[in-house]
Amino acid sequence: MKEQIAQLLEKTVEVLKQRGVLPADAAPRIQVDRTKDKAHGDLATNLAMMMAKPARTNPRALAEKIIEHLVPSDLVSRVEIAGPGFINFYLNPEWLAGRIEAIQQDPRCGVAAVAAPQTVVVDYSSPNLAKEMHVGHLRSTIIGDAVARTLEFLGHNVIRQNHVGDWGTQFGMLLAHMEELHKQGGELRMQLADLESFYREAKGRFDASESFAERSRQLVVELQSGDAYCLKLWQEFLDISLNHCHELYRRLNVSLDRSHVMGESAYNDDLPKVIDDLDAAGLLTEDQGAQCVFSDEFMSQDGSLLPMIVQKKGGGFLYATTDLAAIRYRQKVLNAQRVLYFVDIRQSLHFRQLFAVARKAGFVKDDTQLEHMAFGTVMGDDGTPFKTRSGGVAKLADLLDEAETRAYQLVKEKNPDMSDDELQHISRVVGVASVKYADLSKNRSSDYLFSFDNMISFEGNTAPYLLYAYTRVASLFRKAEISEDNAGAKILLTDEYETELAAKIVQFEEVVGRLAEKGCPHILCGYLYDLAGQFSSFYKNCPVLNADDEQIRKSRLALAQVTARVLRRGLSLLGIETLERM
RNA sequence: GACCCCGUAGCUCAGCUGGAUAGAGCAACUGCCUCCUAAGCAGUAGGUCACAGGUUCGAAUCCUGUCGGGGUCGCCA
Repeated sequence: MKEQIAQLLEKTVEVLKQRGVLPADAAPRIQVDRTKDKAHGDLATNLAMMMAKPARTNPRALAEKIIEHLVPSDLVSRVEIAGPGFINFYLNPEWLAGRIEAIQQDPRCGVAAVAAPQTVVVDYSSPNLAKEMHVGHLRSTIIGDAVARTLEFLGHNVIRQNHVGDWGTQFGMLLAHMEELHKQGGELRMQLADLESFYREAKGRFDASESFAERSRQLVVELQSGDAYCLKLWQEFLDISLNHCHELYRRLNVSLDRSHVMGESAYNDDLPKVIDDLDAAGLLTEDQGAQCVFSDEFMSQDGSLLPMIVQKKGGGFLYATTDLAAIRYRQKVLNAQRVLYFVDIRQSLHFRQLFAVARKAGFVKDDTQLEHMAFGTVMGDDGTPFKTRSGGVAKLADLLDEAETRAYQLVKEKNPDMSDDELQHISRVVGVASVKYADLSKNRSSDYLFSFDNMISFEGNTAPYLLYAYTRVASLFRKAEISEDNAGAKILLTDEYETELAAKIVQFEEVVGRLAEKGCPHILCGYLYDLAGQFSSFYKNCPVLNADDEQIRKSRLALAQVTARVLRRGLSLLGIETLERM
């Protein structure tokens, strides 16, 4: 609706230009906002205030001219001038009712597919396979997944890339440890069931034994030179580690599968070529034996330049080299028009350099969008990065276990007679949803405080509140003994609760669009919370099944149905399942 | 030292491209279950938007400076 009103205003601006009210070269950035206060209508524009000066008049006088020449539309029922020169629009309830009727028939909940689909590469999750996934991987994994799902829903060609850490010196000690265990005839799969302790043991051996450390370094060299024995050990390790990851993805309802894995090692053969091409482009400078790219964009005030090191003095490559190879692959092979990196904010300098160098080297086209979708750190109560009670790194799997246990206790408290199977199912969904939603609902770029108490409190802007709102609709339909599909009806907006709910439903499209543009799922979370709140008010104040009038009963049932569908669709874009009862 | 980010109610967080009286939830206090799930609804109270200037008809939002917190900065990723 913002969009439609902006279009009306645009046409009006043209008319006013022809009439000489506005200067012919005026090209105002038309802004339409939702009002905070109902007294100011539903939508407002500041156009008259912006253009008063160029039009050599005062805002209110210009506002009158704008209204006078406003192209008629059935979208608005009333237009008013208010305050210093705002133009307030009141939505036409009949138009609103018509929109809801349309959305009712629309499996996409009123969200049109984009006119110009893009090929979007989404780089997310990207765990280090040497270790087990921990709390630090949570944000990239679920925020990236929500954005990928949303872009896909909008009709973009989404290519997921799980840029796993499957290469590097640490694999030397892991392979050496595997080798020792093999020789001892140990059951390797069992040992690797707990990757975290396997890594600790290997590290322990590395630090304690010089001969083990020597063997580790040797294995790295052999691995890099493509030794068959080393490669076999390495692949065995990766396979087990990847299985761990995908078990977690399944549990988290994350849409990544093995086909999305494109690890660091995949670019190995391309790394020397990257250096050659940087050299050919005249970007390479040798400094203290290392190959660097300098650029005046990364100069501090004292004139010193920040290098991006792409090759170590020993000839080895770095993550910068791999990232350059990856960015080129995404452009040349995947034909990306937009590349999104869901990576910790602490790497923002790295990405600024990476993007700048990639452009200079011609690895990406000028109009390819490169965006570092940075996120902040998950913090504990003490204001430092989140740790377990014992001070160790919190494994993702343990975190989910605890969330599910807490959810189980609460659900059981509320439903003492429920079967254990159902309790298990509900607490599993609620537990995972709570952890995910707590993260998704916070602004991506800032740090946030991890608190089980807050996320499973079942109050406020939490997953349980949204899931509960959804189950209330499901319950209505059970009581009404009709399936949700049969709710098609004429929509009658007879009071403010119905109107408010309808107005909120209609905003879904715009919200999904903003999420896709900014890569910020918290925008959708905030919307769904508002929607659920609006529904709860409606539910409390407007009898649905007990409505006096049959037409109103049908209309309200339909409103409830559309609300539920938007909730379910919205949650599914966030990668969160819904429940029929809880 | 340089660069980047942050500072909003006691706590956790929103606040869009500058817009009208800065919003939610928790905690505190009031009401509401003969009524479709009270995991709910309705309400009260709580603010010098770190501070000081500036731009603007209008600033939490943009600019400059100060203070406070965090992060990053040539061979880890």
